[in-house]
Amino acid sequence: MSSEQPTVLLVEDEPAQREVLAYNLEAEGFHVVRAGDGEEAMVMVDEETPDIILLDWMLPNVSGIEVCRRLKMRPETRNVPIIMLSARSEEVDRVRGLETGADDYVIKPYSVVELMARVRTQLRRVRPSTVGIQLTFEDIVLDSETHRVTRDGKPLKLGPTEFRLLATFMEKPGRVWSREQLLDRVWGRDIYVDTRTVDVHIGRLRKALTSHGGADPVRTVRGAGYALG
Amino acid sequence: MSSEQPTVLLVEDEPAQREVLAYNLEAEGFHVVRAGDGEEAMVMVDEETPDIILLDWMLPNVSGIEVCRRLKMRPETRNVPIIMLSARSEEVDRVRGLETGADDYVIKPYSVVELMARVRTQLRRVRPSTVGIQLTFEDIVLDSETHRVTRDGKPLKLGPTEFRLLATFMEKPGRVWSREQLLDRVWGRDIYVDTRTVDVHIGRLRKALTSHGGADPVRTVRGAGYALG
DNA sequence: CATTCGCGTAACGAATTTGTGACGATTGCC
DNA sequence: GGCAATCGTCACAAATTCGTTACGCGAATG
Repeated sequence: MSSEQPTVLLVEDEPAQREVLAYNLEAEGFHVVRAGDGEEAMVMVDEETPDIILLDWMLPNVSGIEVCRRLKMRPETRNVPIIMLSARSEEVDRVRGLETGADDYVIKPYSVVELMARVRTQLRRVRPSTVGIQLTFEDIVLDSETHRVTRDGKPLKLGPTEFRLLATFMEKPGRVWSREQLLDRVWGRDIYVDTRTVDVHIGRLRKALTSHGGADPVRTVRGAGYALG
Repeated sequence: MSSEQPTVLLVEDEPAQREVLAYNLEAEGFHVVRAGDGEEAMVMVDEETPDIILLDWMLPNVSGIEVCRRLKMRPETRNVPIIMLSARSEEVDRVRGLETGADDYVIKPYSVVELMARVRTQLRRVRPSTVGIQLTFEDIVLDSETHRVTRDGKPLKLGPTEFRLLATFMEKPGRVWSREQLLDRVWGRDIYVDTRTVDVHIGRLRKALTSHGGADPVRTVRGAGYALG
């Protein structure tokens, strides 16, 4: 984590979604500035000079796609990364979103871990020093850019879900995550999955982590959840 | 104040709304204390020392706005965040609500998710930081994030119930908790368990705390309950 | 089109935790 | 010192919680 706090402009008209996202972003150490529509967004860009913008596709007044277009036309805001958010039903065309200049494109519902990873990826493009690429815990190294994990130098084979699970753990080694929290972060927000599914994936993660020997670094906290170390 | 399970005082006269909200708050891991009117609210503030207050605007006896004003005048309750809830028709003036000292203001009908996010935001404002919440009493250290407890540096092995019990004690060292209050807080609201069960778990907690030597820090208050120190 | 891969669920056994009743010890009060 | 109420502790059965395996399904891959 950097000592500086990158500013994220979050443009989303639905208060519920906005607040949830803001909560997660702040938990990740970002400074969050909110905007409820496109007009407000344009004002906040000038007032707050955000490092990155999360932009909902559908917005009152000025649509997200229009905001994006305008910002990418102005020299002073051209280099600010924009990640477009879109509901599945609005999945009209990803191509058009990127054509207007958006740097990335995420379809709801998204996994928080994934979105955070994308935010960091975009930020790294602009402010290389402020965002860490690799997470380390003991002899485990996780590279969020290449999606590779090694233990004691030897590469591990993880499925996508196990990867996100491990990434979540490694963000805060020692912290205990409840099954519900993990479902929220690793799987996605409004997804219906049995909490016991977490157990199975924890098992798979453990198997992968110990496949080349070494102690099991995943700690079970009875009645509470799981943690790394 | 509390760190393991923040206490929310929910002041709402409409039972249906109150219970729905309480259900959601409890699902989020909060401990909920209910009040049906302003008078009751003032009493509960002193008895339960909540970490945050959700306050309906319109209330019998003493109105929400008046409760807010009074609480913000008293030094010992000034820093407790208050979120005002108001029906759309009562949307008289948001300004006046914030003027009386409320920290946030939500208009019904609200999204539960949004309200939860705001509750967390307010709580984070008051809590020192989002990381490493440790409680300390003498040589006992309890970390609610990692769920680890040590005494004199040596790790202790506690069951889930003993952990919650100790966390409750350590939130307010010296405070005497009745068996009923402990059942409420540690076990849960609508649970039918003999009050003597508390005794057994106190015993188990004592055994764990003294397993590596050291004096028993749990004090029995005959006829009243238990306390730490 | 065939195959592989990853995912979610159910199920079963193992391990831990929990609540209760019983009984002895302690306390406060007269 | 007696006596009743309250508390501490023990053992044990019941209930929860967790780890693991097997399996069907759908999507991605070749």
